[in-house]
Amino acid sequence: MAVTLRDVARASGVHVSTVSRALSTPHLVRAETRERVLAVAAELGYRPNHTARALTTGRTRNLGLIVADIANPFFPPLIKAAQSRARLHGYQVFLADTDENPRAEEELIRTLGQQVDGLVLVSPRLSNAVLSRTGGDLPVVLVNRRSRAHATVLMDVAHGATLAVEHLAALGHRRLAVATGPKGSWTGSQLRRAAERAAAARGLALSVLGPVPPTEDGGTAAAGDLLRTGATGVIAYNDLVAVGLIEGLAARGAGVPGDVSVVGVDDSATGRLSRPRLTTIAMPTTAAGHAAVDLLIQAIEPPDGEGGGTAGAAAGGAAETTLGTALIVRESTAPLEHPASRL
Amino acid sequence: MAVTLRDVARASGVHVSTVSRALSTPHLVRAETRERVLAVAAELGYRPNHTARALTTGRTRNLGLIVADIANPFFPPLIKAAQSRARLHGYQVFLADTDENPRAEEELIRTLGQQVDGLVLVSPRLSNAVLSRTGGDLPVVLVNRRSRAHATVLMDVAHGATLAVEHLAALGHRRLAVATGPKGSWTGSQLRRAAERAAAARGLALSVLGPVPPTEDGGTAAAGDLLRTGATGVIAYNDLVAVGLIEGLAARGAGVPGDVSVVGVDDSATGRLSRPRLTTIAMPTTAAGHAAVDLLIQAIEPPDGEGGGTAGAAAGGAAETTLGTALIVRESTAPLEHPASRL
DNA sequence: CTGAAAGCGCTAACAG
DNA sequence: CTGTTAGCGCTTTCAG
Repeated sequence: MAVTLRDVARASGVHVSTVSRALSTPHLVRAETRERVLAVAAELGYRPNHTARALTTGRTRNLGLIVADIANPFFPPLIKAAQSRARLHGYQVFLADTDENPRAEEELIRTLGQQVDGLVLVSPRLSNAVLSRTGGDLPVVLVNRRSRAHATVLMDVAHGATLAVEHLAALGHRRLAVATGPKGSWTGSQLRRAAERAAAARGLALSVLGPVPPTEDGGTAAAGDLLRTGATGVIAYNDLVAVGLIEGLAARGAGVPGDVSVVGVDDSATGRLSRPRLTTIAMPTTAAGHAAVDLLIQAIEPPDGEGGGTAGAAAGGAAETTLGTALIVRESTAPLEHPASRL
Repeated sequence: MAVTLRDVARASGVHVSTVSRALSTPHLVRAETRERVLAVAAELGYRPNHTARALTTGRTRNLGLIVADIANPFFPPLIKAAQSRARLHGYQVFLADTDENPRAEEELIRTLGQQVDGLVLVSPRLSNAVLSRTGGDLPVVLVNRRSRAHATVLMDVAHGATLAVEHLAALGHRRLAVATGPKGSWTGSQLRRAAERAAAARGLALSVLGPVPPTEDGGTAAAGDLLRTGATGVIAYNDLVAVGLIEGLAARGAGVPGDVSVVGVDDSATGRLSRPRLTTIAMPTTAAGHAAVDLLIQAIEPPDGEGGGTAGAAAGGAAETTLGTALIVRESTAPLEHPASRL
């Protein structure tokens, strides 16, 4: 069996509680005693039992991070950022993947929720109503979802969408399309709305495609619909969809950017590696990972003189951070060719 | 506060232990009582406290999965497979990322190890010696690492490498190279050895490059070295390195597959999406994820009439499963052009 | 500064 | 079949 506090206590001739203090609150123990205890603990190879500690303190020093799909290149940078930031504060991150399934998401919030001090939900697919019901009283930070009940980190995809429409307009495109993502995606609706507004402001036509599954296959399957709209410029829900779209267009004899200009969202590794190189709206994923963890830890460890308020919610409502986006122009967008030269 | 067993007991007029039984071992409780208790529990919204349960039983129903780098497209399919398989058995998977850092790996094995019933280590970078010292008595399954101490799932990359050399030889290439991966990678050394053997058997020259960081940048940086060897065919440690190599070669004016043929390893999404489409050794990642979890759960829950043996180790040594690989020929390999036409 | 005692929420013998 | 009794390993009052 593993060595416990009692073993250390026995071996160093003090009481268990003294050992506990020497380990957890060293300043409450006389230097001499402390050093002896620590030495014995080290010698015996004592490792505190995480579960027991969690049971008494109610804290786990774990954070949960729930994402829709780890295979989606949008997530890894955010995950890594969250992990490194958490480690900095002495927290361990538990990652879980919902497979884009709201039911799995709900289940995970419950299961994971019990073993962590707080949860970061990235691009949740659950409705706000279900979210707040499911969360219990656990501190929760939402990424790319607005909610009054929880602290929130938003990426300003609307601004990116506006830039994309302007870019396409400047290239001479008059008929645009936007491929929206899965139901429940805040990013998707932001994207659509901003694109609609920007297109309307410039008198451009805008067709809405979707909901499209946020994968390459989803994009490929949507290529037919896209061509039917007659759009020559399209903004895809994310880079994966954009790449799939390009594939699907090629299969139908339409070239990118020759016949259709395609803009992705994310600036993911996939978009950088695919050919033609993808023009895309860069999302601040790393910054978001950092911000989300900072916010969460703030909620978990009240900054000091906090009243007895609800977890994380400051007086004026939950914190909300909005991070900027940018348009990265690469090779998948080009000036509209003369109508005559199409097909 | 959350509702506990005692609350349910009180409200249903039975003892705590009866409630516990009704929940955990229903067949030990009279139907009537059970139903009443269950009804009350449901009504009160009782949720068992995971931590407390773990403390008494010593089991968490959690599995740990440690990978080198979630951003590497090799891992996601394996992770997803492991997760779905685990869920099937009522286990939850905790995923952690070592960032290719052996120290972080060691730390994670310890931290994560305390909160799970078993660990799957995918492509560990730690030496076997350190691994077995660090693991404690926790059931551990290794993927792509051979060890007498632990159950193991291997991918037959050596076979794939042989096929790749044959393929390159058939295309007329006489000078080959292999880019090996990070130190401590079992896959990398298998790849190198098999390539050396296959090349020698056919009288082909083979240069060894590396260690190369297992990323796109690593590949790009290695392009110069590759050209210096004069090889016209190369097998890269993985798809990421292959893609980077292609990039780096292009920057130096060498075309793929015109001047150099490149073979990757993994058959990852990245390799499928990059252009030219990558010829690659397909790794059985999904199967490996399933197999690893199956093996692990077997070690955690002894199949019944198991003696009092060490965790997971059957009489004749630890289990070892080897999964097959295949060569997928796409566009990054082509017949050797006449020397005159090069450069 | 240190020891004693209580208890976190649950399971697991052991009686009845 | 159900109640009683002990803890799991740790932290945390409360005394002294």
